[in-house]
Amino acid sequence: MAELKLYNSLTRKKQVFEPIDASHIRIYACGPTVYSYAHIGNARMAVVFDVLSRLLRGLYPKVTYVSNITDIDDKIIKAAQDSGEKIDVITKKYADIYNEDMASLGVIAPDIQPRATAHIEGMIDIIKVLIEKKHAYEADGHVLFHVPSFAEYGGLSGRSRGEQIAGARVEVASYKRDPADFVLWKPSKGDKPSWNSPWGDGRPGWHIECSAMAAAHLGLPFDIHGGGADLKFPHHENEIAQSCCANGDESDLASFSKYWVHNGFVTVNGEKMSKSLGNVVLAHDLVKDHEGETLRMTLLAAHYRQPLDWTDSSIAQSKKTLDHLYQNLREIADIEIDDNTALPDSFMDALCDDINTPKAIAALSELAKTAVETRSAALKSQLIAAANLLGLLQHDPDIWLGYGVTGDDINTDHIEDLLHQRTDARSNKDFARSDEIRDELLAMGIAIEDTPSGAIWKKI
RNA sequence: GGCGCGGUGGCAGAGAGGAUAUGCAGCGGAUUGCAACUCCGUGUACACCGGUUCGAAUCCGGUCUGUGCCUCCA
Repeated sequence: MAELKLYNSLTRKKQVFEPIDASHIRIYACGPTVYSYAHIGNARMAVVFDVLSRLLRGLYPKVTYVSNITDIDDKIIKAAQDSGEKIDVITKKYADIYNEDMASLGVIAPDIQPRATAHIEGMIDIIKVLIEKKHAYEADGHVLFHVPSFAEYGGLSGRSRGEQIAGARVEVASYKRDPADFVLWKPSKGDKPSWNSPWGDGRPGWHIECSAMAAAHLGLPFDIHGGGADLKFPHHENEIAQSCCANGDESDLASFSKYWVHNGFVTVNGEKMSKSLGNVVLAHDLVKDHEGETLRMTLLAAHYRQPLDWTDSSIAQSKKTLDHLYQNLREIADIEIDDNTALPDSFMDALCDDINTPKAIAALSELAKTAVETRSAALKSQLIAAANLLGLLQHDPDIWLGYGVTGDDINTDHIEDLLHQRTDARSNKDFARSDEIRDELLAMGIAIEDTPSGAIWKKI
């Protein structure tokens, strides 16, 4: 079995993955806050951790992958106020759309997708423990985590307390004992959603949500915690603080999650996606215009820790690469495969080397080429098995490439008729007519290929 | 200011002391009536300057440059 190595953000080193319990791997990844459509950055996270969980399933007997939905948050409250819709309507709508869009990208739903609002009690319990242990205090209706109470604070992001304060650009609320203290619980006034708590009606801070959901579904410590690189600070740092102080070992940052995996950012045409630049690319829009598999390929074409620049040409290039793989597959369509084939070493070695998907895709290309060359059932089986793990090549090659497709806008009889006319023209060496028909078909979006067994057509 | 991550051939993008990455595009060829599809062949690539080494894109130091985070953020 290939040895899995992961870059652990906590130790800042690539390490051999040594599970806490090899009979059951437990992984958590921070999911979206559902106040709007997911953008391509959310999609990258979903696809990256989907691949990681698929890989883990290939290596270990049991994997539990938890990825949450944050359904209570200031941004959601604002979205509700702006739109006039109820909060639970908004969160259900966008959570559903998120799951549909991710499914389009070939993302297998997490084993458990907890909602923050269903874990308020768990959050309150953690906060109680933190107060008992003097890691948190109540002030002005808020409960705050007291950062100086946790000596190891900053270990994930590599920031000392002084550095954080020096860099802080937000006004410090007067009720904070220390500028770095962060909110665990805050009062909810008026029509804002609230829950009963020992500190009055209120709602949880963002960071406590993930601590509670991860603990509830995975137990502590668990193997891998993931998310986007920007979550490292403060979100993940604060999760560690809460969880280690409440239920873990205060002197061991790994007593919450042993490994931390962070995916890099997506930029759009070289710029950071932001609302102010108006360049936010939504997964929901992309899946309307492109095959989900093409988008998935584009997201996997760069190593997950590297920045990924999203452009039209990067999508087009992925489409071409996939087309070629499908062409290869089409040529060996008649070969029966063995569904129980072991994954090829070149491919697994790449994936096990810190999820090196570009290298794994290169292995896929080479495998496809060799499979066509040798017409080997074993190699084709390996190719399919490898592609399945990445969630690629899931379509019928003929359909993907448009051969003989039917549809409302395609008049098959008319096409076949023109094709016969062209064949006749060609046999009479009337190439002018032959080319005329080809152009006519092309104008209809139909391309012709002449094969030894006659002309065939495909939709382009 | 602090903490990070990069700078690889036309483009995308791996590699991390000594091999051909891979894909797309381009060019040449095979095939074709011509194409398309496919196949074969084809690349002065490693920001710059020093250093270490028998040997550096890969290690060390410096310079330039891009970019992210610093309590909204995947």
